[in-house]
Parts: sequence; C-alpha cells; structure tokens
Amino acid sequence: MKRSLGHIEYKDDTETLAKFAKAMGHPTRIAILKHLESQSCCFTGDLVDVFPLAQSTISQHLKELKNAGLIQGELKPPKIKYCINQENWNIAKSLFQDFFK
Amino acid sequence: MKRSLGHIEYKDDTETLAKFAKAMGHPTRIAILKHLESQSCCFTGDLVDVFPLAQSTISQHLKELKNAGLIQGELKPPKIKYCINQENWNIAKSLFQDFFK
DNA sequence: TAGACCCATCGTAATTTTACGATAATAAAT
DNA sequence: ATTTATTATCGTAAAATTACGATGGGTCTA
Repeated sequence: MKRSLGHIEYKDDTETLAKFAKAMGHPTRIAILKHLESQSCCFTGDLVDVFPLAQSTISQHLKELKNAGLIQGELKPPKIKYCINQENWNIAKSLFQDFFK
Repeated sequence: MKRSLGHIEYKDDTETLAKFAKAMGHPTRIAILKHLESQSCCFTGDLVDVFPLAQSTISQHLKELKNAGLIQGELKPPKIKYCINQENWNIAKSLFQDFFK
C-alpha cells in the first residue's frame, strides 16, 4: 500500500468495531465461533476434525480470533481449550447492537 | 494461496454473516456507514471532504460496501447519492443479533 | 530417556486488500 | 461544442490474508 498519510484517527468504538468485524469476516471463523458458542468450549483438534482444513490453517484462524479478543485459550496439556472471551464478547455484542440502532 | 480443496460449503447464514462482517472490517467503512446512518444519505464528495483519503480510495470503499449489499447508490447527476440499503441492513442486523444470541 | 500426542510457529506461495495518482465517463452548464 | 463538476475505473505497488506442509516445543506415558 502507498500510505502517504499517517494513520487515520477514528473513534475508539469505530476501531474496535472494525477489529471485531474483521475477525468475523471469514466464514471459517464464523463457523468456529458458532461452534464455540454451542459447545461453550473446544480443543483445536476438534475443529480440525470438523473442518476440511489443515491443522496449521485452523490454528491460524484461532490466532486471529484470539488477537481480536473474541476467544481465549487455556492450557490443558497436552491440549488447549478455547472458549469465547465473554468479556470482549459482550463488548462486541453491544457495539454491534448500537451500530444497528 | 494454495487451495487444494475446493470451496468449503458453509451454511448460507454463515457465508452471509461473514460477507457483511468483512465489509465492516475496516474503520473507514464503519465510519462511512455511521455517517450514512446519521445523514440517512450522502454523496461521494461529502465523504471525500470528511476523510483524509484520496477520492479514488473512498470510491473503492463505497464499492465494497455496495458489493456487500449494505449500501446502494442512486444517480443524481452529476452526483451519486449513497444510502443504506435498508432491506439488507435489516438482514445484517438480525444475523448479527442472532449470532450474539 | 524415548516416543507419542497436540498444537503453535515457520517458510512459502497465491490471492486479496488498501492506497495512490491518472484517466475516463457522464451529465449539466456555458 | 466545450467546459465544468462529480465520480468510477485503471494501473500500480505495498502489505495483509489465506492456505499448505514441515518443523519445533511442550507434556504425558512407556
């Protein structure tokens, strides 16, 4: 990208909402989140069985969701248990609610 | 991308929600949508004045929002009036609502 | 200590996204 | 018919995204 202008300053809410939306902007990640909602939690391996994607690809999607704050991982050796990050989930929920009036 | 697998089939709702989320996955586009919500409608030029971005960049963002179905453009020569696409907006609204329970 | 298991990370490649300036297209006004 | 105003599109370039296989780093078990 030719980024002549420095970073544009938007309101915090705008940035945050965009960040959440971006994380949700892929069908696989929506499906993962839906799966986590219904199961409350799950392991990476569960998802690898569910989706016809490489383990590394699943892991990458999980990373993005984690970076956005929508999920969190808990070490449960030798597995990792992923759950919705309820705090941020509620923030996202109200941001989307406000956005759609 | 190395796409060995054909296109993965997700539920329609999942695809649609991801499509809307992706369109909303950029702060400039969130800001444009907020602007359209408050103004109900506006012209491309209005946005060019508001955002420190090139006219062509604004136009590109509008195109993405239009492709996602969130907005629509009406010819108002020599301008183009952009408005929220209320029908799809409502669909998006309920998809996000359902998603966040 | 050696393997097995689970998962993240690395390296890589194709595609998409984001941004710009320049150009083209359209319709109104002169 | 030319000019002006407004906006889309083209061409381009840098960066991010999405996907894969391969590798590495933990932890439990034999």
